[in-house]
Amino acid sequence: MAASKVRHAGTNFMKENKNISRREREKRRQRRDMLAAAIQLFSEKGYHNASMQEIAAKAEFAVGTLYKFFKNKEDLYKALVTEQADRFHETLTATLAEEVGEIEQLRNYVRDKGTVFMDNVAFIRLYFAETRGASFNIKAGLDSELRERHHQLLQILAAVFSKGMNKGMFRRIAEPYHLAVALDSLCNAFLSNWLEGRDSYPESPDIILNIFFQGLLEPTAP
Amino acid sequence: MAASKVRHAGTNFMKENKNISRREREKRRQRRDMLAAAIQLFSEKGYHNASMQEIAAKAEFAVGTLYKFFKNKEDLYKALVTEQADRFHETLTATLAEEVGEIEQLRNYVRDKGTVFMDNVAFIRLYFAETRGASFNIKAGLDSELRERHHQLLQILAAVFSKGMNKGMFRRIAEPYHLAVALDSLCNAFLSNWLEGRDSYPESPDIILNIFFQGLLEPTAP
DNA sequence: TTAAAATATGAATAAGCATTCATATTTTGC
DNA sequence: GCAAAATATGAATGCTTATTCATATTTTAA
Repeated sequence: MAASKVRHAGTNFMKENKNISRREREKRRQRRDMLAAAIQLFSEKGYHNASMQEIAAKAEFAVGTLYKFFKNKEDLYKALVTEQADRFHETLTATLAEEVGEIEQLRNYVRDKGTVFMDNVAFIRLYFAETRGASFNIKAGLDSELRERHHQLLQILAAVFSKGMNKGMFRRIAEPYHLAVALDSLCNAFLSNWLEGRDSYPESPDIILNIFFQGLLEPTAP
Repeated sequence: MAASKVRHAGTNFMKENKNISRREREKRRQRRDMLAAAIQLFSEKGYHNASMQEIAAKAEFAVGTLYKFFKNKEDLYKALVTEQADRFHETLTATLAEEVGEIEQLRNYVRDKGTVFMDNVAFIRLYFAETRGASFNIKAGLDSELRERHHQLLQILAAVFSKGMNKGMFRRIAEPYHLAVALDSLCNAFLSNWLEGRDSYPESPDIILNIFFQGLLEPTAP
């Protein structure tokens, strides 16, 4: 075909310009497809019960091809969890970066955490397992890496509480970091409830925030 | 031995009287030892990476003996998790059964949940994995059973909130069940923090309860 | 068009591990 | 003490599955 030479020239041109060649795009698509198949099977059947052959079949590749992209099963799993968690943390970090006042920031955090979770149900089980559950040795170091990232997010959240306190907007009822832990865990609890089909995740973040904001105890004396 | 007949007679006598024979006691000890070895290995290495041979070795029995006590690996795992969770829920149910006033009940719940967890660190990882994590198919039905039991405990906790509200002691800032979910998840979050070595679990339950009781927001106008 | 290079394939290999069962050891009842 | 009966043992079996690699297919570049 006459076009082939042209196409090739184009390819080189694009590479040099930090764009992506056709082949590169194809590779990424393949990788995406593999990860998509893997996330489904892992979250359905767990790490050990999902075989490489199954994953390959579901992604419509041969096993050998899987190994062209991922050194081994653990590597595949790590890539999966890490990339998803990244998207996760990026989203929520961006949410907290908006300077819209502390109360609004908290409201947005609760809302967006809900949204991200709902949009990635398949991944959530893995995520819970990784961040809270028995880390199960698969992947030495993976979970401490994830925990660390989670910790960083909580620190950003803690800063919001801290700032609100300095402004005299929030009372110092606990350490800012503890409040961050608390708010985040409230979201998790409600999301977990929602996952079990026990309840729906609150439409409005205020239902969760009220627990923080209102205080439970009836004021006793004026 | 002259004693043997006597012993045997005694055995029958005891059986009839719902007491335990020597052999029975021995059996239970063996079972306990097996479960103890299993819990260590499972919580260290996870279900799939702990082999029956290893468990047997650690408990100082032959594999075959393990199979005299448990139908198969899954059965062993189920027994383990179920029995531990039972102790768990019995303890906390008992705690909430004491009629010492709603505030004190909540305080006791937070305290005892902390204690029980600290005393069973090895099990906690499994527990978290079972109650929150990817249920991972091992043991179909196990996790829904555990979730159900957890749900029941939360309902008892919810009743405490409900009662406190009726007495005008608590404000109705959220559904009682939601408050139960929230308080329980706060405990989990702090315990999980403690597990990671990030922080110690609060000596006094009040640190956790304050988050509920005080309310974060500074009152704006009188 | 064509041959060399790159890539994809999946059958074959090897290792791990749950489970069984023929045999050895211990306990029981006399 | 002794021989059934009960119990414990761990080597052998069979199955699953991660990983490899010789071969087939596709792409590249002339």
